[in-house]
Amino acid sequence: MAERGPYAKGVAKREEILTVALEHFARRGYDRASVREIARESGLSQAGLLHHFSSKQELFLEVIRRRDDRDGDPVHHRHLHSVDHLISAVEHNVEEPGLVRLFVTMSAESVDESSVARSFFESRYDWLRGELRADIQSRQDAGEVPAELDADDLASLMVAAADGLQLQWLLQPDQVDMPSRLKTLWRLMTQGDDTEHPPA
Amino acid sequence: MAERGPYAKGVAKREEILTVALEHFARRGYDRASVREIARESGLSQAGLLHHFSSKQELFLEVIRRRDDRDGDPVHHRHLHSVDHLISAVEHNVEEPGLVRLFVTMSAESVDESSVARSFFESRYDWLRGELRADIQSRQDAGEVPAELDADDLASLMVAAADGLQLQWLLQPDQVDMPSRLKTLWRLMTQGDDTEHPPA
DNA sequence: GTCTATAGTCCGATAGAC
DNA sequence: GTCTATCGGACTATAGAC
Repeated sequence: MAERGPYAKGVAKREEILTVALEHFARRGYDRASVREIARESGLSQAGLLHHFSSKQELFLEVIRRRDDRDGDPVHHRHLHSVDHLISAVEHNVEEPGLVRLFVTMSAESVDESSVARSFFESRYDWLRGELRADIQSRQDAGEVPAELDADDLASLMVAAADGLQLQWLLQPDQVDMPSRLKTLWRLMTQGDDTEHPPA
Repeated sequence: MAERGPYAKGVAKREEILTVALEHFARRGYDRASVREIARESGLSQAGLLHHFSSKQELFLEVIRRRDDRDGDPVHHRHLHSVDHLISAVEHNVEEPGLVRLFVTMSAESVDESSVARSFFESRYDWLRGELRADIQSRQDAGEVPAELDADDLASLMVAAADGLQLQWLLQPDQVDMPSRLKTLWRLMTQGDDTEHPPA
């Protein structure tokens, strides 16, 4: 169904361009990445590429929206709690250094108010912290997480640690086991109380 | 002593350029920052600036070396433990958004192997994690931090959280209290055991 | 020590042929 | 749908006058 009709070729080319573009934006950031280069590597001229995406900015936003975990495979994620979701996303990221680079690079560029990525990342962090806070609060109600801790603080810290670990991992992959360290943090937050333990 | 002789003017101009350049690199990242703009704002032509720093890269490295916390004011930091040092640095950073932006922007750009900042940040993270790990280990010996936790993990997590909080804070300053959240993390690591508390 | 002028390069976008 | 050609603009760095 998806591949019939006069647009099949155009759709396939679009996909190819997006794949190549992801790599380039990840490796170089928005500004250093060049439409000419992306086009060349996709087997097109620059003008040929801009037939599919009318501007560099549009191409970039398409790349980043597509890979946003908010619309990741629902089969894998829908029924997971958010903290579990975050941890499994980080586990998955170990296999996708290009994607990690894209998010590290572009989130940093988004601190410039005029960055193309600014509003994307602002709303992404709102959403992420919100999801995690709600999950953590329900775990506090369930007694899994100490009630005296602030759920906003914990949510923000989980996101911050995940981001910071990505950076350390990209710089020195052999020295930084992201998922294991993030799990250590989560264990601190649950105070290891997910299993019985006697008072000291 | 420092301001005498034929070089006084040159030295003062250098300082002015470095201050302006810090702002620009912080606001725009390495590539988007323009030597022309930095020169203009320093009251110089582009060529005039390049009399003081022979290339953009040399200017940048000078900026970033100068503001590296490794050679921060020794009077303030020398006798602090490293974890305390990190927390007080983050407290200080709230007053210096430009500096925070510089480090967030440039650390992200450094994941590109060809980045001019690459080796700077690789060695910086080695150093930072090493300092923290040593401090945490000695606190484990002193019973402040549970011995069964991995000091490498904790050190890496403290750095990661500090970095990630900086990013969240830059995007939404009003929603993210960096020092308070980092202290919350440290409290988790000491399991709140630095003061007496009754069993539940 | 600072200037003007310019060389040389790369970029994004558009016009228009096929 | 893809191309070639080109425009207009940014940038770094250098040459050379003052």
